[in-house]
Amino acid sequence: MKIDPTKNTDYSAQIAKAIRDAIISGQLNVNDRLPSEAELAEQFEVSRPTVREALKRLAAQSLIRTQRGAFGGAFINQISYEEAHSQQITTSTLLLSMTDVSFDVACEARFALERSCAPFAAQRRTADQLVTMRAEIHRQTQPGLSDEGWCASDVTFHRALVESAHNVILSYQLAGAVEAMQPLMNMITFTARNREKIISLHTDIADALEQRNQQQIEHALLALSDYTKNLADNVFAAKQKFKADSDSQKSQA
Amino acid sequence: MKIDPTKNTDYSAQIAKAIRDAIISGQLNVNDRLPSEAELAEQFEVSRPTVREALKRLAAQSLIRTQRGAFGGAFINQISYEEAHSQQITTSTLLLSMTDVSFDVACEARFALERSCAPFAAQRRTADQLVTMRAEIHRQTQPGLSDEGWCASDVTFHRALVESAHNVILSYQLAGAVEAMQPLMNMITFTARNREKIISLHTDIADALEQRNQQQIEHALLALSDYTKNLADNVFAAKQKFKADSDSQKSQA
DNA sequence: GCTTTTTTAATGTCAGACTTTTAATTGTCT
DNA sequence: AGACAATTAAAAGTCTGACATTAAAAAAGC
Repeated sequence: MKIDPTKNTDYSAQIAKAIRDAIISGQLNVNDRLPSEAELAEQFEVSRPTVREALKRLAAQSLIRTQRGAFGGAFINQISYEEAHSQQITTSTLLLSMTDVSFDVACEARFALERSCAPFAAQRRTADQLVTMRAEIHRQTQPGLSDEGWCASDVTFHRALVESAHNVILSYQLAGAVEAMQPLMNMITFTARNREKIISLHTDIADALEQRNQQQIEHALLALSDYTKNLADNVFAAKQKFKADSDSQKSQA
Repeated sequence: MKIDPTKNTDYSAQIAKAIRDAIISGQLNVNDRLPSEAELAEQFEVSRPTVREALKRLAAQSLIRTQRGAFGGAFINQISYEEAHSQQITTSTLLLSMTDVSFDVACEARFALERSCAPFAAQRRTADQLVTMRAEIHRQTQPGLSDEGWCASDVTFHRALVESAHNVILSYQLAGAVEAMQPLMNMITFTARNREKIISLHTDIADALEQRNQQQIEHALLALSDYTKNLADNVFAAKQKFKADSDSQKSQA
């Protein structure tokens, strides 16, 4: 592993890349210990702070963990579902908040992804998931439920649906996608807050799952998707109208 | 923004978290400039190297970009699809390579996710995507095609299918999931290399897409999924047998 | 043999200097 | 006045060397 002084990127970035590649390609295995910072500095012919910056980059991606003290050092980290998951959510959330993606597109994607678990959910759902979903539906009917509580319940409900497919990879990917879009979704359901309709759609989903009816699950999800899109359209139309009104007021002044 | 000296985590990690939270919560906007490293060091009451380690952590997540020179500094980065995408792939790939997930589960998830674009693909596919897919199928029939070439072509083919849904969010999520699983998939198709069958299944997919037949797309994808799972079972059975043989040899020695 | 102390090897942090890059400013010439 | 060149300053990037803190291993003491 060497670095190229002629390249115009940081040494620390190059070193991080070299180590990252070694990890991904399997040259370094889980729980292997990297050489000490001083040794790495010697190997790469840079100073220790530079090596440290490289290691921090890797730590930020959960690729390594460090331990102080004698026989400590940097170790290749076995990334957990939780870590991977939270990273996915961070990047996806950021991407969504920063790029100008239309709500319709996001909504469509969200429910399309969720629908992909329908065949397995119908086959493999257990009582656990149904209990969770029914409980969340019940919570959603409580009149005193705050907006935050509603959203949390919504997430739990949909997560239970995804979990009922009993496929860890699917759960991981879907939970990440769904959670990342939650802020966008909340923006809509907060303003419109037509809870009864959503609860009835949730009930349809739970019923379909209970009956192990794949088509019906997909159908109910589609209905929820359409309803959400519709809500959004109304919200945006209202905003547009409000904007137009205040604009005309301005031009009168 | 302050840091807590009593906490047992690094200062650099705490500082990174503080800034990251400020970005995610929207206190800092895209293209805003952070204070200079020296100023941050003063604000957080730590040294410049410590601040730098924090900034490198953020840079590793593409949250900031840095620019040298006068009026340079660290700026909040507008994360692009490409960056987000490559990060997703890195973490997912790592997760898959490190955790003991059965091939069946991964395979099922991969094709289930891909299937979720079927309804939109059927509606919205354009000539572009069909041309790409046909071209890749043709490339796959070439007898001289290397294993690497085959895999690259496979990725391009499936990416075109996903793109035909014309939904950026779906593309982003699916491409990430599909690409992350590619190494696992390659492991199988490399060993078994029954190319004719896969080509015929690819042709089925392209045909169904051309006819805008959603059901048929889903059906063809399911067939590909089943075939791949089958291949994998055979490969693993062969490995098992090989292992058993060599074990019995060992016990004889 | 068990507990306590010491040693040691590592990361974490700091201070201060120097180098390089880059943009704004100033100066000069046409 | 406008175009080009030299200067300057601010910032990241890098290095050196030191000290603090941790934690495991080794040694000492009982």
